[in-house]
Amino acid sequence: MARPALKKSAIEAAALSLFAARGVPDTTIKDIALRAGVAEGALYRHYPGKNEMAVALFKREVEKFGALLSPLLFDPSRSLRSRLRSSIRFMYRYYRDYPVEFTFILMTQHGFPERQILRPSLNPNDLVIRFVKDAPSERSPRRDPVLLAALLMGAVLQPAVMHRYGRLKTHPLSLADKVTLACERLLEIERARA
Amino acid sequence: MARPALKKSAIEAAALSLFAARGVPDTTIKDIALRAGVAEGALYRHYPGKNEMAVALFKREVEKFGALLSPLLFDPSRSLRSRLRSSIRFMYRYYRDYPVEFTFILMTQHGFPERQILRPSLNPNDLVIRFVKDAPSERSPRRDPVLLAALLMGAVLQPAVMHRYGRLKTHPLSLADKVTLACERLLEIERARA
DNA sequence: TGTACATCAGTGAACGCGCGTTCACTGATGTAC
DNA sequence: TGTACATCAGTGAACGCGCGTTCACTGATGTAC
Repeated sequence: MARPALKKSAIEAAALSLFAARGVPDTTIKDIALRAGVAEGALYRHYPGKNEMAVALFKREVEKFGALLSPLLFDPSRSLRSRLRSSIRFMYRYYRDYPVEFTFILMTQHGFPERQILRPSLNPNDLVIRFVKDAPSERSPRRDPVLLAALLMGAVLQPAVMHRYGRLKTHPLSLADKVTLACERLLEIERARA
Repeated sequence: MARPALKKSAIEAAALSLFAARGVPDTTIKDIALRAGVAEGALYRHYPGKNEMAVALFKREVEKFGALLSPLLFDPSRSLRSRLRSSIRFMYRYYRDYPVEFTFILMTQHGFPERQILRPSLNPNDLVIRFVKDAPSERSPRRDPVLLAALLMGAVLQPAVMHRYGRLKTHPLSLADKVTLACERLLEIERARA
């Protein structure tokens, strides 16, 4: 190797924050280079193009998130309730500590074909579906685990979205116990009906 | 008036469907004109530009949706449960019957500053918050109505999102009763804790 | 009713800006010997 | 250790394509009288 890639992470960090704030199509190479303190051509030493970089960052960030979430959801030594609770706390802590990364994941969710890009074992959607499938139910197996996963995901993520847009004033992390309670009640639905 | 605006609605319909499918930034004037069967300049007879048209369509579509949702949420002659149920059924029916409009609303939610664009009396987020505030609770008033509204919105919308991306195979409309049950349980949270 | 005129939705070629990308070049670092 | 060379991250000017927008024009419709 001739030279260490000193600017690569600066470029990635700049791109990530701009993508999170404005979305990929409204972010220009010029913006990224300016924020990273780098020439416009530098990006092409590391990625074939802007979109390829966006996809790579999406994959990296979501899989990083999934890799941290997975052991919390599936720790065999802990109860369902305990795993649920710490998973939710983890997500909101992540939102607090890495708002750029979290927002980027949230926003680009609609922009990329996640299932083609992400390994299922690290894709949060797949992880939650698996969690729900494993979760004990009076009916076994559950009627529609994907629906239940959607209810959980929606209930957990929407407060973060609403906080992000200034509607919810309290930080979700302070509300994690309430959300956990809500999710427990959702998990009970089929049991209650059985 | 010299001539009726024959092509205006064709332009709007073409724009709406392309915006819903690809997002506003990835849709070109050329695409819109082509699909509408119209010259590229025609758009500028009705809107000052592409972005202004996108904002106008967003406002029109979300407020149309809100205008239909509002009387369902607040019909004084019906119980909370009944209003919740028909509101959820309405949303999923809208998703089934107007998938383009519904998807456009969902996708551009993150792209526009809704609170500056929409009248609160027709903004679905505001409507649901008001619904939650009005809903009876053992604690009156509720501790955090916005959180509860977020939980409800997330739980209702996420199944539609998951259906749209092919994860949830069953159409949400068939699952409306289950989702209603889930939302009722969410509404009970504070009561259960009190 | 007929005629002259005004209006304006729609056309489509042209424009020019901004964008992503290219490329010849630099020079610091790593390697060979 | 010193010297010659190879590598490649980073530069920044240049390019050219595609985009949103403009504009002179058309012609159908509505209005005035």
